[in-house]
Amino acid sequence: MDQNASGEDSDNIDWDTEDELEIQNSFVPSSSRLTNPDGEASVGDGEAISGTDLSHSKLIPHFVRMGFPEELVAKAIEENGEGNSESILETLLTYSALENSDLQAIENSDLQAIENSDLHALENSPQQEQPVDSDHCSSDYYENFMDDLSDSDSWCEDEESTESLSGKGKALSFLKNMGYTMEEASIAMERCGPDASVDELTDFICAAQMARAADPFFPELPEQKPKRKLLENGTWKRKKHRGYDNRTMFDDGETLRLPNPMIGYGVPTEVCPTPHRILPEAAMGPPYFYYENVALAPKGVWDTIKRFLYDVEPEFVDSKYFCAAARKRGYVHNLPINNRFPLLPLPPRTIKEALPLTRRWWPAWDTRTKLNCLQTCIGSAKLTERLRKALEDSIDDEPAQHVQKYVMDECRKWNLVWVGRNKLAPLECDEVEMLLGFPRNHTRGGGISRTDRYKSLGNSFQVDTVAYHLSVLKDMFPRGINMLSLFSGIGGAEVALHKLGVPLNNVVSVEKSEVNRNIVRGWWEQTNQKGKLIDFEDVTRLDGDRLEHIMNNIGGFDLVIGGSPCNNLAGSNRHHRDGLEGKESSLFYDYFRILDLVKCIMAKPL
DNA sequence: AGAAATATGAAGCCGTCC
DNA sequence: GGACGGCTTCATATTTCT
Repeated sequence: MDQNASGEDSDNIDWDTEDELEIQNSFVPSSSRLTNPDGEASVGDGEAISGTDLSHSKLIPHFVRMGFPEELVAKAIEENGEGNSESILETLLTYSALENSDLQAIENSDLQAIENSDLHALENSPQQEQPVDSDHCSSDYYENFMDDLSDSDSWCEDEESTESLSGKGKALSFLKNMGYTMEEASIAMERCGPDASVDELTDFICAAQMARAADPFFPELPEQKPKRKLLENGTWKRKKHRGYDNRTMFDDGETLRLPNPMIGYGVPTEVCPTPHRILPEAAMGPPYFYYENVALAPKGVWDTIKRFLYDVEPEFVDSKYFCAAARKRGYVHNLPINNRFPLLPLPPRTIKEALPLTRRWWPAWDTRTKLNCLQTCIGSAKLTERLRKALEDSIDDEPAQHVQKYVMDECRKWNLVWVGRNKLAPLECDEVEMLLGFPRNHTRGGGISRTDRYKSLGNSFQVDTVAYHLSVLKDMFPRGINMLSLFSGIGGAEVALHKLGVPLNNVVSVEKSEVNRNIVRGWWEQTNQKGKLIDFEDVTRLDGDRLEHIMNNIGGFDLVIGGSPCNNLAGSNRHHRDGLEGKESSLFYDYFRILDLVKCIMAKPL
């Protein structure tokens, strides 16, 4: 597969040999969802329907399922003929663009209310009159319950915004009245702490119920380090390498294995078999979701993540197949995996191509072609000074073996590059930006310190890798998407979609760090985004009421994306590698909670 | 006070060898 | 199979500097 970096415009990329429009079984476009309640959504990988295969009788329902009115579809078919579904689609999109201008005006006024942190304005909007359906989703249950318990709180970080249950007995009583067992309630309180709100407690119980439903052996709300014991059990040990498989593999049907090579369902630069997978029914959207975290997490972590995220196999990919730096990550998503395409031009994939100025000083005995994972900290000046002295002490041109070994160990550990004779240095911020696929100076200025730039970048997506996975959205959502971006960081998902040419209609971004929010906001304005960016600080305070308010106003989410904190999973953490129950990494459960809420809300009949 | 600099291993994978 | 060694890892705590 020859991917020359000749094309500048991603619109022109065509990975298909046939030039026919391939229409995935797609979700109902968000903007038309409100007017088309019975649009059945399904995610069918490899189930692309070729335009030429559609008979006339199938054409109409096909486009109707995409959210277009039947009359318009019939008219468009009449104008373009049955054989050219691409022209039909274009005609339909033109019609819809004209029709939607009024709706957009209404949506924008409500979005302004959200941005102004004014819930009351939202509550008075007509969309709020929709009846709340009470199905069997426990999330809905507690949302309705909350309506009776507390007033709607404001969007900002208000100390009193979330009901806090003071007395333990009071909380237990509440939860018992909600239908939970005393055991569930007390475990949740122990786990969530004495100051936990009803939201947090019910979220935790809901998550635990989901996990137990999926796995009868799910431990009863594990203690601090539940998996360590399992590791000592021989049955958890891994078998010998079984050779390459493009899917994640299991050992004894228990522990997830990492693929070797780590290319997931395929990468643009490697020849790999045509991927195929069948998603569990519970994973099918809407919305599409995309979750990311470090691949090399403590044992058992990915099994738990998989169980919560509807039993979808994680896709493990190393970004070294996309750029000059390694980044081993796991992605759990329900996106189609056929007909992906990469951002062009393809980034340089060797150190010397990415950093050509280092080529002159690079000794032959440093055989690295790829950098290791870009992390949040850089090597110190003291270290590079020690290395320089060790190198200069060498009498010959070529340093002694033990010196080479010492230097190379430090180079690999700290991602040092050659910037002069015997001179090694850590990467500059803008070099990290480039390697990760961000625009130059993306994290520069606006009051951010150099230390924080490294930290924010080290915690980010590799844009090209994520864009490759998200590229399938481009044809499905030509009019753009509504996105819920959790743990947005410096906006890796937003940048990836923008580079792909997927219009961002409404982006709800949740990010704790103020400097990161400022970076995304700045990027949003500099790139002249036409849509709305709504940002929030605390993911734990994003509850069902708030989500429903937003979704009613923007028409639901097409994509829920996010990589939850890896602090307690990453191997670099020498102090608190506590696993998924760690202080920061347990926010994964909020990703699941919110995704599940969005699924529930979108599944409601309107 | 905030930014910058610095020191601080272990978990767990993989390949090799016997 | 298992012992062994090589290798990699979205970081934290503390001290020093400005």
